[in-house]
Amino acid sequence: MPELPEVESLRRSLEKVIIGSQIVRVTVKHPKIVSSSGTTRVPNLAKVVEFETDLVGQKIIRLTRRAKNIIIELDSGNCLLVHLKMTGQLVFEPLDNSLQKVLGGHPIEESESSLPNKHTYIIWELDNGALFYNDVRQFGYVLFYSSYQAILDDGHFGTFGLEPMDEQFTADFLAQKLKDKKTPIKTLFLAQSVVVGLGNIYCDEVCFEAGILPTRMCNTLTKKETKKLYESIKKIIPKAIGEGGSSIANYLLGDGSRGNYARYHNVYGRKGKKCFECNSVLMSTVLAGRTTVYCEICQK
DNA sequence: CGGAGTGTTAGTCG
DNA sequence: CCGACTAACACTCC
Repeated sequence: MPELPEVESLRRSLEKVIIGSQIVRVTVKHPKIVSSSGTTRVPNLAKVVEFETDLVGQKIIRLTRRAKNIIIELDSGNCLLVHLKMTGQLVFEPLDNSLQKVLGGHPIEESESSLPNKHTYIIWELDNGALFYNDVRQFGYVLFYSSYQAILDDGHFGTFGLEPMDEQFTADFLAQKLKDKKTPIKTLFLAQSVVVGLGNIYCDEVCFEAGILPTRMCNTLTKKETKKLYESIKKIIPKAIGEGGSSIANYLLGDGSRGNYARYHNVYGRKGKKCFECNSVLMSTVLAGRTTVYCEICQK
């Protein structure tokens, strides 16, 4: 899935076109997408009915983000919680050309010309266009909640750490959280439990920027090293958002254009290639089940 | 054609 | 409670 910068980029693009839009009709083509967020999802038809009926007539008033989730807030207070996981995609197609088409998340070629298509699982017909939830691997979900508070009560954000741009996220906070953890630093970042938003790409990029091996055990990191990791997160995340998020060349920006951040990748996807800094061959290993690329010279 | 690999994370197991 | 592993699924690339 898109990581935090890609999700935030999509949120910003969608915000420009669907705030104030009224929902005219909703169609759920795959019950499990709206049934729950678990891995083993039992299609729940009651949820589908709720999803298709309760939304009609409501206006979208706000789009927010928490970690890699997008929350669509409606005028009744009801909320939709969208998680794109690995291959989810949101597309807004306007009724007329006074508005821009918005396409973000996983690239699905068919969605650029044909909507709905075989990967479309939810359609919201709006008074100014249509919004589509598409998902190739169907890991993602869109959940209906009666209120924002209901999302919190459900514990959905319960295990999340701080947003990287939250002012409470400080070098001291990070150091405090890491000092007793007996797990590789990348594994900890991927868990989202201390700071949210870093996925496989940005973990590797942050570690390279900081000069720290992703395999380093958290409890062996010095104060200075922790500070470097912190500064790398604070540098890379906003820069990636500024570049439209898009982490890999064919990730799509909110407006459907290709992202720019990939050009800044130092290690992700570069296993066996030469380090831009020292020219040595980049190594790779597996951490938390994920391919991990690093430079054994530049990172200690 | 077979097998490996893919941007996530919930659930399970030790 | 922690940490490690796997499953959910479709598709692409060797």
